[in-house]
Amino acid sequence: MSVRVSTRDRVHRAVLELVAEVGVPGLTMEGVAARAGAGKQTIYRTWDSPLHVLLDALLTASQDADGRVEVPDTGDLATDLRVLVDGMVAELTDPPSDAMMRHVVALLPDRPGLGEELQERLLRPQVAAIEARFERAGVAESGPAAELLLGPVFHRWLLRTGPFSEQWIATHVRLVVQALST
Amino acid sequence: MSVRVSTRDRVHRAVLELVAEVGVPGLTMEGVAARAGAGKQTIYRTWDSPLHVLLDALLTASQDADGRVEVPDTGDLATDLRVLVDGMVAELTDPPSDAMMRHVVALLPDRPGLGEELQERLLRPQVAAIEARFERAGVAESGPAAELLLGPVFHRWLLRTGPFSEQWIATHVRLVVQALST
Amino acid sequence: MSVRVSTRDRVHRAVLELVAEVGVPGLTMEGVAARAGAGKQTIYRTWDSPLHVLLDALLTASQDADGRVEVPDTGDLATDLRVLVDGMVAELTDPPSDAMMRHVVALLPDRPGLGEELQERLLRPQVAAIEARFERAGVAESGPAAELLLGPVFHRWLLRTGPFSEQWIATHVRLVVQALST
Amino acid sequence: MSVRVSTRDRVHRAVLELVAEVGVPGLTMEGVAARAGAGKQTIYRTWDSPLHVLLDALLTASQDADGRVEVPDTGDLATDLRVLVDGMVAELTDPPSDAMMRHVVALLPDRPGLGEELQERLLRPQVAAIEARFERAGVAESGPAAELLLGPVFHRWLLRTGPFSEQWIATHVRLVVQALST
DNA sequence: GCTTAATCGAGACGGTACGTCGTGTCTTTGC
DNA sequence: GCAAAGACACGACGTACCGTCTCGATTAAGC
Repeated sequence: MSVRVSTRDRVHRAVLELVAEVGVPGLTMEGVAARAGAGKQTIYRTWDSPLHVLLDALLTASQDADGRVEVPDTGDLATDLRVLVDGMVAELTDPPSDAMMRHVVALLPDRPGLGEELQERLLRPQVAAIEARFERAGVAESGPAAELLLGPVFHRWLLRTGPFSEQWIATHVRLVVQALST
Repeated sequence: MSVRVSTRDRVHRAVLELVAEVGVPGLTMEGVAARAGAGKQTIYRTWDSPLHVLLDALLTASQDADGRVEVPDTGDLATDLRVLVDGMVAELTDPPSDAMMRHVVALLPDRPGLGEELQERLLRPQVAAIEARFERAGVAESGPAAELLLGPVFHRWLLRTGPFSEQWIATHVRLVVQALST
Repeated sequence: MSVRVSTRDRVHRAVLELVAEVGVPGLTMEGVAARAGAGKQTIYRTWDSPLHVLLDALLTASQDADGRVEVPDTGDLATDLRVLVDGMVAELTDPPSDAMMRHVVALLPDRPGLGEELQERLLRPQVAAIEARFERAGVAESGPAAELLLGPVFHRWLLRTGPFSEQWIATHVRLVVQALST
Repeated sequence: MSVRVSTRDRVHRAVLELVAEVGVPGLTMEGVAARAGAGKQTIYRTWDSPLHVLLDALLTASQDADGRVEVPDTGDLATDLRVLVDGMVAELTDPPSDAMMRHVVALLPDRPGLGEELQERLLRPQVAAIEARFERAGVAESGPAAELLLGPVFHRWLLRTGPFSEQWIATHVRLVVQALST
């Protein structure tokens, strides 16, 4: 990570432009280097693949952007969970993030370290906030609870079985709350 | 689909051997052709990409293998759902299917038709069986119910957040049944 | 040597143009391919290095051009030898041949086969003609005689110690004839 | 030439080691710098190319080694010439010198200054000694005479048409002496 | 003797070329 | 008469050097 700051920035800008133009499968180290006005070695010195470049760019952008995910607490669990689910849906459906995450999980079986980074830095904050809210509500096992809440969201995102409508989210959250309230 | 039967078979065999040796990203049209003892043109005539070849091979294999997914009915909903979830887990964790499905969903945003085929022919049978069992149990919305059951399974598979232990499945199924029983 | 004829020709044309523009050290496989409108693989399939391409181009050109080197016989040995030396000088001082031969001999220690081809196909005809003329003149050892005649020519060419003036050639030939006439 | 003495020495040592390992075409500025434990800039400050480094190293070595080439005078011209030819052959066939000289002459058309240095400092002493011996023998034109003697030697060296056997040298010297004795 | 400036090593950097592999199309060849 | 074999233009791969540059650390000189 010892590349000069300006170079890193140019590369990040380049990969974000390119992914919008050609998609993730169209990204190449050569293309990124050319667009960034950098030598190929400079790219290879820091990143392993176009996907790493994109991941880094998105992580950097998201770290710059969001302060921290706040845990809302209006008193009504369902309302708060809807807010948190909305946040996750926004992340999952942002086109470059969407495509990037799909390709990252495609490579999960092959590249051990890759998944950790993705999860830790992009998904964890949202999950942690959800778990925190469950705990505050007195739910015993916040882990499985969060899984029950997020699972169908990921399922719908991954397989595109239907849209993330207001209504669907509301129904789904209601079901989950129901499952835990007994 | 007009290639000679023996050629189709040789290609299927070839791609299954290759994916075990080099993984999905290592598959190439050239490699498949060579291994199958076929000309490249023969492969290109029928399939669009190595992923299509693999998908075709796996679909063919699975259609040959399983007659149809049966809907179990022991009287106990939880028990029957566990059986159905076990079936889906088996499909998701079979190494070549696992890798192939990850790569297929990675390309979902780019190639519209691809996802339908995957879903319709590999995933649907299991889902249909689950929905059928829910309906038999008098659950009103079997669709959302199936989503609630399968979502966390896919989540755990996709992100590898934990193993599919007996215990986890049992707990998860219990939670879902609970959510729907009120 | 199985490349299509038109491709061979385009490559030959390309390398001859390029060597005139950038010199032998400036030749690259990539450059030749680009100029010829060919893929790199096509070049690599047939030739090992830019020098081989150039050598091939020059050999082809020379074979097309000269029928055969004739052995002149005016009766006067000195006169005939001057004609033959003139021929060799012309070959040695043609700019692309000049540069190419220098680079080929530079690589002689490293690449065994290279020298044979050069000698056999570019230099041999002239040498053979010289030896033939010596034999016709009754000189016993035509080999050493040819060496005595050509050695100083190569020396002057290689080290550029002086020009190939009419006068120098005449003097040199006279000395050689003298050496053999006893 | 203002690099520190120890640095010069380390560079010379480095290039001589390297040329033995990888040959002249394998020499690189980067490699020389690394082997010498010097920065690239230090090398570039003093030399223009790996060939210049090698040339400098060989010249330095030869200047340290030989006092001066002596002109032998046993009374027998042929004997003395054989001694001088032996010296030149030794220089031409020393592997690093051999390779270096071939590559230097390859670049003669492109780099004007290069050849002078080579000739002046590596070849001249031998040539001068030969000319001196001819003059002492009363040969009128010592220049052409030396060319007649050395030409075939260079020819044989350059094109590797045969070995420098005792016998060949003896025969050749005899022929030359014959040519001049009339 | 202490600083101030030059010099060195190390190596990042934008490039070009390397030699290889795979793409998708097109041509030849042998069964 | 079709399918294998593979030539072909193309583009990306990942590596090696190029020649220039920017860094600190180390000297060596000037004060």
